[in-house]
Formats: sequence, C-alpha cells, structure tokens
Amino acid sequence: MSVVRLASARAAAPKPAANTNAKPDWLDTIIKGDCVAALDALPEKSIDVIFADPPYNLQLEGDLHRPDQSKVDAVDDHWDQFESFQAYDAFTRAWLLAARRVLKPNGTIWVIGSYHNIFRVGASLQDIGFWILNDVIWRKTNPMPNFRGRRFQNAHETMIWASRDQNAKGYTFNYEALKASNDDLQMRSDWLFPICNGGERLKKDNGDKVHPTQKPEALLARILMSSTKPGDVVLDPFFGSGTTGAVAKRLGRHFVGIEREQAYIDAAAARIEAVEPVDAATLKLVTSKRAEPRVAFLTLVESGLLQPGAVLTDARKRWEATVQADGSLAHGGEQASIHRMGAKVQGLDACNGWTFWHFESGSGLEPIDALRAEIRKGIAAAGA
Amino acid sequence: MSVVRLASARAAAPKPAANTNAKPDWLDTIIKGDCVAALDALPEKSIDVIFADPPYNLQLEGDLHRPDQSKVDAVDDHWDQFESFQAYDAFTRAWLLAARRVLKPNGTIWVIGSYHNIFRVGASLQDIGFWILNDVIWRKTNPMPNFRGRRFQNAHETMIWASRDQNAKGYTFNYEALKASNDDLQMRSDWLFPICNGGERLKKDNGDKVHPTQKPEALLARILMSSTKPGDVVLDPFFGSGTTGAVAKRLGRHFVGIEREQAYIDAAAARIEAVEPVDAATLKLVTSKRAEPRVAFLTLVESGLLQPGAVLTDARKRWEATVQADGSLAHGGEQASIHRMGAKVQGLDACNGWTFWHFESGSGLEPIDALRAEIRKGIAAAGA
DNA sequence: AGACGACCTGAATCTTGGA
DNA sequence: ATCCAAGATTCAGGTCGTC
Repeated sequence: MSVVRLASARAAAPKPAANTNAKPDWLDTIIKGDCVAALDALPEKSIDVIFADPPYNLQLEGDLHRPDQSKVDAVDDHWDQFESFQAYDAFTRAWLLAARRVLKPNGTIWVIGSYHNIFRVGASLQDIGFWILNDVIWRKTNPMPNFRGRRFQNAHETMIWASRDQNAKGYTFNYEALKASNDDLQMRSDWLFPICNGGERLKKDNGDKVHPTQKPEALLARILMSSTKPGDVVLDPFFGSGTTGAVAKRLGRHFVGIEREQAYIDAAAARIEAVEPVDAATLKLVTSKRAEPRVAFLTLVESGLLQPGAVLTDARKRWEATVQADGSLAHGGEQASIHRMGAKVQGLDACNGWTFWHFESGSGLEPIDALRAEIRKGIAAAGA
Repeated sequence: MSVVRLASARAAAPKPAANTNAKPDWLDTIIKGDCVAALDALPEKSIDVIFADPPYNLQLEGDLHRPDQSKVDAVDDHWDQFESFQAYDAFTRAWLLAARRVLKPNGTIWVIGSYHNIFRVGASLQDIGFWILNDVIWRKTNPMPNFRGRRFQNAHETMIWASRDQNAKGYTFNYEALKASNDDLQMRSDWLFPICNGGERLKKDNGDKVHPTQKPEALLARILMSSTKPGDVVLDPFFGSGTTGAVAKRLGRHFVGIEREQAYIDAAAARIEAVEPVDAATLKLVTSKRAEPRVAFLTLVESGLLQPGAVLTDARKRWEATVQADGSLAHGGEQASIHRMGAKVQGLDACNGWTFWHFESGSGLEPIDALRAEIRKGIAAAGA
C-alpha cells in the first residue's frame, strides 16, 4: 500500500484501462464529495466489501445531563439530522443503490447502526435486493449508562452483513480462520469490544474529539478478517475519521473512502499515513478481557434455580430473607439487592451477597454462589 | 387467576359493562381465530403490555393479505422477492395497527424476531407511530450451529420494546428492581438465556415438539418483570405454546392469548392450567423513589425536625445556608428552595437539595434526606 | 516509583406532577 | 394544551495530579 492520495470525485471518474494491471487512481484514496455522486463516479463491480457507518438519525430534543450535572456531548451534527423517516429512507435507498452498483457480484456489504436507523436500513437493503447473511451484534464492554433510569442501558449496536444478491454464493467468508481464532468454536453473531477511547481516539490540539462516532479498530479488524482476503478492495462511503482505511492498510487490503468534510479527510489521511502494515498472519483477534461473565441474581429466579418465596439465610442462620420475583430480597418489610440486604442486616456498609446468602440444598446449607456457578457453566460456551 | 377458558373471537366481543368491577370474559383466556379479527373484537385501550412473536416465514401466502390478489406471472426472482416482502409488510402493518388500538396509552409492546423479519417489523412499528424504547438482544447460550460454515453462527434474536406514542412517558419500567437484581448495576440491552429445551419443552406423545419456536420462560419472565406490574394484562397475539400465558399466570399477571391452531390452544391451555402462581408477597417490586409520597421541606420545619435558623452545609462544608421559617434556605442575602439554593451556590443548573444539604446530627453530618425518610416512615405507619 | 483518588467522557431518541 | 418547579439519576475506563 502506497501513500494516501486525495482525489476529488471528478478526478476519480473511471478511465478506460489501457493496462489492466495498472492500479486505478482512486485506489487507496479518500474521495471528497457527496457519497452518491462519488459512488456514481466509480466503475461498477469494482469493490469487494463495503463497510458503511451512515448517519443514525438520532432525534434528540433537549440537553441531557449526567447525575453530577455535567452535560453529555451529544451527536447533534447537521449531517445526522433528517426531517422524517421518509427523508431518511430516501437517503438510505439512494446510497445503497449506488453502493450496490460498484459492488462485485460476489461482494458483500456491512452496515452498522442503532435502533434509531437500523430497521430502516435493513428493510431498504432487502427491498433493493441485497440478501442478508447475518445480523451481528457489537456488545460494548463500556457503554454509556442510561442516566435517567427510564430504559435499559443501550449497550450494543447492530451490524447487518449482506451479499449483493440472494444467489451470490461465492462471497468471501473465512470460516476456518475465524473458528481457529475462537478456541475452535464457530464465530458467533455477538461480538464483545470496548468503545473507541484512550490513545486510539483521535483528538484535536484542544483535546476535543476529531469525530463524534469514531469506531474501534478491533471491530473493523474482525469485519475485514472475516469477509475479505488480502489485496481486496474495501470501500467506506462515510469515511469519517478513517478507521476503515487504517485497518485495511494495516491488514494488507486496499481501501477507498468517501467523505464530505475536509477536517475529517485531513485527520484520516494523516492517520492512515502513519499506519504500518503488518503481516496478516500475526494479527490476533481481540478476545474478551473479562474473566467471569456477570450473572444477575434475577437470572437464578428466572431460570427456576430459586423460586420466589424461597428463604435464604447466612451461613450461621442468624438472619434470613425471602427471594422476591423481581430478584430482590425481602426482610423486615424492606426490599433490596442481595448485596444491600446483606449489608443492611449486618449493619455494614457493603457485603457480597453471593457468598453471604445461603440456601438449603439436599446436602446442607450452600451459598447462592454455587447456583451462579451452575449458570456460568451453562453460559461458558456463549463467551463472556 | 382462575381456570383457562377458551373463547372464540366472536364470543370475546366486548359487552357493555354493567358492573365495571366484573372481570371481562376475555381475560385469562385463549381466543381462537385470526389475530387481526380477534384484536378488533377486544375493547380499545384495555391491554398493558403486548408480547408478540410473529411468524416470519413467507410461505403463508394464503394467510397474508396481498394488496393485489391477482396472480403475477413470469416474475423474476427479484420481483417475486419484493412482492413477498410487500405482502409481509402488509400483514405486519395490519396486526400492529390492530394491536395498537387495544393498547392502553401508556402500554408498551415487545416484538421478537430474527434478521429475516425484524427489520421490517421495526420499520413498520416506527411508521405506525410506535416509539422504540430499546432493542434488546437475546443471546443464546446454546444456539444451533451453522452447518454449512458459510456464515456466522446465528446466536441471538432481536426484541424491540416500544411505547404506543413518542410522548407516552408513563410506561412501566421497573428500573430499580432490575438494578437491584443485577448486582446493583442497571440492566443492559443484551440478555443471556438458554434456548427452550429439556423438561420445559412441550412434547407430543410421540416425542415431537409441540411448537417449533417455543420461547423459554426465563425470557418472558424478564420481559414481564421489567415492564409490567402485578395485575397487569398481557396480550400475546401469536400465542403458540402459551409461554406468555404460563409466565403471566405464575407472576400474577393476567393474560390474553390469540391463536389459530387448535392443537396449540389445547397444549397451551393444559400447560397454563398446571401453573402454580407464586405467592403474592414475593411479587412486590423494589420501590422506586419516584413512587414514594412527596414531602415538602417545610414539613420538616413544621414538625420540629429542623428549627428555623438552623444552618445546613454540603457534605464537605464548602457552603452553608440558613433554614427559614417558610421552608426556604437563605444564603448571601437571597432565599430559594433547597434545590435552587443548592444549584445556585455550586453554579449549576440543577441540584437535588435533599441529598446535597446536610445537618449536624449527634453522630456527624447527615443529609436532610434522612429527615425526609423519618417523615415518610410516619406517613407509612398512618396507612397512606 | 507506584498507589490512590478526583475528574472526565462516551452514537442518548433519558422526568413528573401540579397549576 | 403550556408552564414551572420539584427532584431523581451513571458505568467502565482513561487521564492526571498528589502523596
């Protein structure tokens, strides 16, 4: 991979190839311009894989503050604003159609989104004729909490992986490599990665983030390692901070980026320039750092290992409490978590409820941690 | 909850309620018939939560309402596919509209699906006016492997949780109970459960499974514990083997099922009949602070817990303010509520005065929230 | 040097009730 | 319907300064 050249959409127009071995001038460049116009200027059937991170169409009303009153830096950029679902659908269809034209017959496309937009994207993909191969969940190790306690913590994003046509069977999927890298188990459709922060996150001189939604390189690495081969051409029509380009170069794939904002282009070009390609064979897939999967006490109740109404005691039977259907413990007219209730009855500040509370098993008193261990045995196969 | 009575859609038609305390005759029954017709026969705004597991195979041509009944000949694959999606969308819109009519204004709906149908369902939900609150991922501990090795192992299903309208803020979400049951961490949008097999899986005499897609009770238990209260009415328009009804009965919720196939109805009715409801006392949810009675700061002064002229400080004694006889705080020549004054001294927009301001008790600095708790204890004793 | 703690931040459709 | 005020609410992890 050579230097990153920047070209306008016009300059990137396809030329009659006098020498078919010549590298197209749009390869390994960032094209500045509107994504549909730029796609239309590329030759058809020239791209192996498309990764797209389109605007999510978040519909934010007021400001959101954390409990400490600090303000959440929201994604309120103009490019994420659409008038209606209809307008968003029109935008989606337009770029998906343009993307499909440049995709090779056996090429595949990845699109990432959240519940705000992913259902519309998925339906448009199907309407246009793409064939969904998988939806893949990016589980975040460190998602932003829900600050007002009115919903579940939004802890994942959804990716759709689709082939160009229902009958395109020749797409690239490195099944064996993925399996070998995953303890000889098939790679599942739920992946666990941290969000992009720390040293990987691009910052301006003033410390502000360069791009509001920079994706982690580990996520792109798994995508490219699973569905491309070395030398393939990867296109990203919403290039942003250039994660796709950086990972493609590192893994020996070619890239094409399309981006409207000059500031993003500049940052991405400098970033990619600094990337050292590695031998793909040496790339290790990121695996979970977490030792033991977290198990909710509620899961023990839901799974029937403990019935609501069951009585738990401490090891010396000095205190007891009743298991509630909601996964709390009741004692003396009050309800709290296993930990809080353990602390409360002892008059302490904190307590590990898993080891404090016991249940009567066939062979005597056992800590509820034994039941957690059973659950964990069942879920070991699912990964952390 | 009484016996499971079976009623036809016609028999379930709403009747003028002579006695508003009478239990509707469709409650805790399985209605046999087409889902849209049966929904249309129920009274509007009568359901608290809907759980729906709609079919997604497209071989239901006869059951789906095609916009154009005429046969299209010589269709190519692409057109045929488009027609199929269109038919599925029409079916989806029809039952979602009927479902929305019977939902209470603050009711919510859960729909589960896979990548085959969930994008269409999600887009239809949004188009109709439902407001998505979360998408929740059911991660399977033991999913079926991908036998051909051509895709990722399909290890999850997607659920969409939505309110009836964008502005319906009063929906039930048992945030505190979920948090208490999850190691005191808020519940995430990715849930881990085994698929339904073993003793829970309904089998025919010949060993065949009764229903192809029986959902695990643990999954429904989490759904109902998170978004319903005891006594709520839960409707399942694709009742199948009756998991929704069985879990609702066990957890002290009412159910309504709609199902076309007599074999499923028979199996579900027998299954639900055998369910033992858990003890009502164990169904009590961890209380949220929002649900507790409001106490005016003035009450603390009136009741003598705080004297006018008493000095309050923050936890680190950086600021102080004087209690006024009218229940305000004075500081720097100004008077304001405990909240406004807390915000003012810190230079913030908002502040919870109950936890910010402290008083000197015998055993050190305590938040005035402790005094509010005392008042509330008195209110509870009086039988609020 | 290393431990500790205060502080900051991330794709967010994030309150409720009474006048 | 709108307006206003009460008051409820966060997890993982990185950075940086202090001891």
